[in-house]
Amino acid sequence: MPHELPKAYEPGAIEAHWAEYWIKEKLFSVKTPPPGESRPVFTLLLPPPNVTGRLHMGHMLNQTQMDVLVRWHRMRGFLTLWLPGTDHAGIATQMMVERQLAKEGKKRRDMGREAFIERVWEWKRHYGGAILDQMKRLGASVDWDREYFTMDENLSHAVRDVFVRLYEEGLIYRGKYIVNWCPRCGTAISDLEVKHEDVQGKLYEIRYPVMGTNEFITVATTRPETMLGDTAVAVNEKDERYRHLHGKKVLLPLMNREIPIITDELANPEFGTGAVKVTPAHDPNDFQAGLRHNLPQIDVMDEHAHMNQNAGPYAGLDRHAAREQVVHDLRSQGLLVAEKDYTVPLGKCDRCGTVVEPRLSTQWFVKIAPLAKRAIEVVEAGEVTIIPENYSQIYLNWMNNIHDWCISRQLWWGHRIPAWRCAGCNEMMVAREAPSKCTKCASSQLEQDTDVLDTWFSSGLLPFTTLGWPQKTRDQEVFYPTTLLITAYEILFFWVARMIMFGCHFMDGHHQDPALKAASCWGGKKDDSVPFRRVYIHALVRDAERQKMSKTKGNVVDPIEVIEKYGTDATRFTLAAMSSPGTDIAFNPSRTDGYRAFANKIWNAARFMFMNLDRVAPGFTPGASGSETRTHTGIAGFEANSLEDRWILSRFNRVAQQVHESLDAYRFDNAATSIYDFFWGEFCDWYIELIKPRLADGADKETARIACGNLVRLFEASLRLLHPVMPFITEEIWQAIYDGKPPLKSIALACYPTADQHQVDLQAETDMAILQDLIVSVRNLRAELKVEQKLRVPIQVFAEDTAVRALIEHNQGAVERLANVQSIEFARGSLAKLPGARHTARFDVHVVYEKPIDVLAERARLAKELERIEKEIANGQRQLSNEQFLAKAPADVVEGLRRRAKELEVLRDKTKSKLDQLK
RNA sequence: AGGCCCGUAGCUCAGUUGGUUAGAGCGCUUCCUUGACACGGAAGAGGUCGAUGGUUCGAGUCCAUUCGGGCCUACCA
Repeated sequence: MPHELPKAYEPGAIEAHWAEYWIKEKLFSVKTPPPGESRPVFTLLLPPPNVTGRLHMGHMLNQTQMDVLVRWHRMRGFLTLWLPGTDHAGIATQMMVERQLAKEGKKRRDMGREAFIERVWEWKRHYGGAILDQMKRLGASVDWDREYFTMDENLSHAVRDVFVRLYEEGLIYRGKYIVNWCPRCGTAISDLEVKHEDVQGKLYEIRYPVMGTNEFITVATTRPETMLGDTAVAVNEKDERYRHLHGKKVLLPLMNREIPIITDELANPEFGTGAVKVTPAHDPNDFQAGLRHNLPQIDVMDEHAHMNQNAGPYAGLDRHAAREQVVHDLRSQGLLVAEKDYTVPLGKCDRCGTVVEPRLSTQWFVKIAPLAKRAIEVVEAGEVTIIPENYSQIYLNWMNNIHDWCISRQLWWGHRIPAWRCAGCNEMMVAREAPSKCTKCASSQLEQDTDVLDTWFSSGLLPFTTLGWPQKTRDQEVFYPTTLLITAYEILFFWVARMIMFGCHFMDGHHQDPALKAASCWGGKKDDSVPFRRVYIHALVRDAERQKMSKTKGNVVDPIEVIEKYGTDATRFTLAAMSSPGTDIAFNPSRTDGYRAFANKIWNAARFMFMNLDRVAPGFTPGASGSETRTHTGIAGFEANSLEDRWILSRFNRVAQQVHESLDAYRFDNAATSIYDFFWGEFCDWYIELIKPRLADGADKETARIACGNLVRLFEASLRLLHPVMPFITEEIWQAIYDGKPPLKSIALACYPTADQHQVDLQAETDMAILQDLIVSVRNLRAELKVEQKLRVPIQVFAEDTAVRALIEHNQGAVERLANVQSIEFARGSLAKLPGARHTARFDVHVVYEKPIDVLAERARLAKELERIEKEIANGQRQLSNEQFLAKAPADVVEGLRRRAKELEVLRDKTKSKLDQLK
């Protein structure tokens, strides 16, 4: 049956089909292997996208890299598990649903907690799968049977368990502290969820009258409205200016409250006036100072950052209005000394951009130091490797300065904190399941804490909770620690650090199945509690102008649009090819356009192959890619008879080696470009052209059959080599090669090509390079002599080396065809001086064509060439006559330079004589 | 305040431990619709590697200084 491929490559049609096929056939589902499994294991946890999210370029890059590595490992025979899932994204999801409710004129509080949560679930069922659906379109080869959601019952159960354990170990505590508070979201947020931004503000200097004197003490502040909550003024003990005021009191303006002047290191004599107002309820430093001096904490704002009754006449104003009013009042009372321009670092809520308010409130915290200690050790000891390496320094730096983590959120959507308060005696009980009565007073009037946990608290547990923890499971023995985590720099602290802390803590004492650990080459690792062996931090995807993509700037590139325009394979290839370490990716669709052309090239090469296959060797299929041949290297069954056969086989094996080394080092860019250069620049541009005569109509049947067999085998192996990067087009053509009867369900299950050293043939590569050089020289001369494209011209060739001459003789037909040459005459002496001739160190070639050459242009070209040659000769001579160089440089470098020097001399003589000739 | 990254062809980027002639894609110029492919083929032009100094037999690569661009971390009002 003839193979029919449409003339032009249409990614849309084939991609949707195979994406669906892979899922339907459950090709990437992994059952828990029984004891005795001996394959190496590769486990990867998908960084769970938000249920609220849409796929963006960062995901696309991340998923491309993961899928490349996952498919690569799977094809290499690893037991490969890629675990997908989504994150409930507490604040973000709640915001989405509240916004939706607002359109219906409803409010969360009016609905009540239960009804609201039900509504969120409904929303989640409806929209929550967006990114995962998009992932399916990308061909991400995840195990869909193991898909998780952070609010699933089993994962929620694990979260409660973790909370209780940490509480019982004294690593979770509850207390009243200053936290970052978002007045819009109405919840506490962690340090990491605050984005700092330098904003042009004012530094206000305010006079406070010192009681019992006529003096004033002037304090400086950027937030005058908080003075309403001042409970002291601090000066530095060593500051002579204020020594006489120690122990005195000031009358707080506007509030007429007597507050003490205290001495505290909080006051820096170098800054402002050296005196600082102390507002323990509204500033973290002041809070600490307040504790040191036993100061009252007067909270002057409510949860929406409106002034409350403690703010006296200002009650009811929002914080911005209150500032204006306070400043106005101070000014009119003559107490405002100065307003200086000042750059203030303003903290904003990462989620909604509202200015964060440091707020005194009762929250739950994780005592982080003991957890951080282990997390630092495992990275320092290399139990977890962070790639690129400089990120581990950033990680350690952060870890060493870490603060306790506020984990409670005043939200409804999320894992509710498993703590109950007794209405009778106020006793706080933390338990896995709701207690029926108070452990202290036996009252049954118990209320569960209304707060939920930070979303990252649950995602930090995923490496083990997705594998069945807190049960001890076979899955954990096999798949934990996961092999690799690929993620964005932004969540190094949010997520990566927390997974390491939790993993080390809760999986302490865990051991991976020793046989599998050894098979996976992790035998040297001592610690199996870590959540992953390696972390690869990927680059940031920016727009073509290197701007960070953001919705507000409107420069967001939608990957789905790119995919629809150029195809998934081309988009994946772009991202892989641009994934070089250390640099962000400036995503430019023109690049993707180029890789779509690459896909088209592959497509048309396939059409060429099928055209010949159907004619020359109908029914032929390469039998060597099935699981039965997993161990073969190189290309099985390839009959390397001619130079081009030996050459391409050698090149293929070397490229396979390069790709292996590149992927092994996370050099997706090198892997992608190696394949690109091989397939287009060598396979299509040269090999296919060279074998055409053997396949042609009049050719010997047996020769044609062998050539065709080689072509198909080579093509099939190349598809396998490319498959991890371009899964769709490779699957389509691979399936077509087997004409509906493939040895495996998918190319994704075939084995990945590995290099066979016996198929590497350096002599063939050298010979081929000479031949290519000759052909390019002739083409070049033709262009210069303006020989009509179609006209076949005779050439003369001189080669001093008989081996070179023999090489050209043996491949005369190839030269004639590819350079459009009528005949080749072998000259007995140098042709270099002739007009219309070119020379290299190995041969001279002359195109016999009567049209005179452009003498001036030719002279200019030769002069330039001569200059370059002489410069290089001078360079080489300087080095070769330098004894230091001869003594210190490695032998192969010296040898190479000597060989080159000889060549250069030949070249110089030829070029010089020709130049003289043209005078 | 501290730390990190980048500066190579018009554009976007490679260039692994210093070693022979600094590469690719896109764009550009000229020619060609030849039976796989114009999303193609052939040939070509284009770079004193941000600047200065140093180490070295040898520097795009290492060191120092400097200029320009970006990012992150930080409780100094």
